[in-house]
Amino acid sequence: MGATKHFMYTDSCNEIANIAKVFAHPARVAILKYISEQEGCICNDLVEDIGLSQATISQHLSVIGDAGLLQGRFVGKRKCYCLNSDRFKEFQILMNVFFIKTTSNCC
Amino acid sequence: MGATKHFMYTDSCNEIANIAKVFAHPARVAILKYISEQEGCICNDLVEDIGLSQATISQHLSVIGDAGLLQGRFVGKRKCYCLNSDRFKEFQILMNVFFIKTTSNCC
DNA sequence: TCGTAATATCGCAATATTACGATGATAAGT
DNA sequence: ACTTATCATCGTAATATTGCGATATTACGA
Repeated sequence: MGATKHFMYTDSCNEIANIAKVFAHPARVAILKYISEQEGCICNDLVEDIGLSQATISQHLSVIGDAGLLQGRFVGKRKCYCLNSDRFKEFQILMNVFFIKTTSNCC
Repeated sequence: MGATKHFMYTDSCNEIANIAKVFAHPARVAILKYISEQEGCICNDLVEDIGLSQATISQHLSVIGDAGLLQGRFVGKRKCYCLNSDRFKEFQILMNVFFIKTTSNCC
């Protein structure tokens, strides 16, 4: 009891839920915003900018990364993160398809 | 420890996270899909269609409702649910604004 | 080589979410 | 009045998420 029963849902529903989970924490939204606004790369500036511990930021980054939304590459001892914009667009399209399909109204 | 520190983030980040949370569970995505596909109203058909208990479905409905996404009205002993499409559009716009703003690429 | 900076990971505590049975409330039909 | 149907809520167990300190790991510069 207590665990989401993924097998009960269509792939489409599970996929949208997984995408949404990335955005479902304000720290991750803030990270994505920061990365995109800097245009260039970033590293541990996020720790200073956002104010969470380094361990926590790193954890959020890996959640975002697991969803395929980040590209990261080491430049010396620093790691440069940026958006995987192709994947980002896939996300956008999936969400929009869902939004467009849902337009009922009866009450 | 362990609780999301909402005060650390901008209103915008918190708002997007709150919206995303509605979609971050496949049952809620399935519910929204079902309601919109039926075009008309529904009630406890969701319990049969999705296969979760009535208590659980009701709980998910209230999460969706708290976000302002549902309109419900009792017709006798049955409750008719449908989408609040204005609010739904607001959601869509907020997500899209976020998506559009994030277009960096450096790696 | 040694110390330091940057990042990732482990382990744990605190909190949140998910799911369900039981119970309550309301309305319809008998 | 009694039963049944429909939905909400309460209480609770199971599980997941969040956050951080401590500890690796790797790369750089002195």
